[in-house]
Amino acid sequence: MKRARHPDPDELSLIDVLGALNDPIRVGLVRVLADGRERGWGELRVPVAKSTLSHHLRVLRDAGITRTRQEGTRCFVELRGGDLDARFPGLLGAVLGAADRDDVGSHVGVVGGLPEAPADRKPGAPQIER
Amino acid sequence: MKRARHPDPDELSLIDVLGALNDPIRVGLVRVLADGRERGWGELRVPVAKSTLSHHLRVLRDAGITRTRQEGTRCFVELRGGDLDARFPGLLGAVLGAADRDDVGSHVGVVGGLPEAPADRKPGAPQIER
DNA sequence: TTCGATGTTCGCAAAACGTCGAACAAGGTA
DNA sequence: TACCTTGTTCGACGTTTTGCGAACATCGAA
Repeated sequence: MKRARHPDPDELSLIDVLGALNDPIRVGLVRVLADGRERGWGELRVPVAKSTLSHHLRVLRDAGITRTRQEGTRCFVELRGGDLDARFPGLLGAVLGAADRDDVGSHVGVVGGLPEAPADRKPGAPQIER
Repeated sequence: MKRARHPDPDELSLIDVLGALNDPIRVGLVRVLADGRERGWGELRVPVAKSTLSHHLRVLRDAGITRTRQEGTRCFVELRGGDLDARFPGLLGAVLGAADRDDVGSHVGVVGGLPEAPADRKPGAPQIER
């Protein structure tokens, strides 16, 4: 596995970002990562083949929406909420809010539902990061 | 010319909206319409064939981003900013702000630059085009 | 009624996209 | 060493999107 390329914050392109978000599965992934926590690849539950999931994660990474870290043979994904918000203020939050309203990508999840979430999260409250 | 279908405000789909905005020309059109003024079809200056422009305007209309009004043989386009903001608060504004930063769709304009803007524009100020 | 202007619709072609399974690469483990 | 696990890459397939020009429909004007 090669180490993937992550675009610099000032390199992010709006069209790339919107293009990456133009897919229910990818929006679902972003929603899962919206709490700011890093997630393991294998932890993600998406109803597609793993090659397809790999593709979607690559699109998100190439657009600068997520960051991928590698550890041994497995890797972890994280939302680049700060970078995104610095370059396109409010965009991610608006999309996450809209995705919540529209329930986009709800078939994407993680093992065990919302693990390690100590129940201090209101269901409807979009949370940009951290 | 048939009268086109406009989706109801509560019918708007986030994926459709993001899909419609995932194109520099369409983002440019939205930017032109962002001031809330209605524009004539023929007033729009876009570097594509008219059949292609018709297509882009249809995508925007079908997504619920614009409204098209017909008057005799010509028609007028308008941004559905209110409807959009009611359903997806902040989304349009964030995209417009990001588009400004990224200068997306700057090759889209209207006849006479920014018409009816009474010469209070400094020559060096960034001008969308034409 | 005939003509011109204005958009829309209809093929058509090229490119991009989402999806899959198979093959592969790399790190852990036995 | 051989083997297993974890993701990525590759090639293929069908669908969608973008773009064009030509043909069409409709309205207003001559």
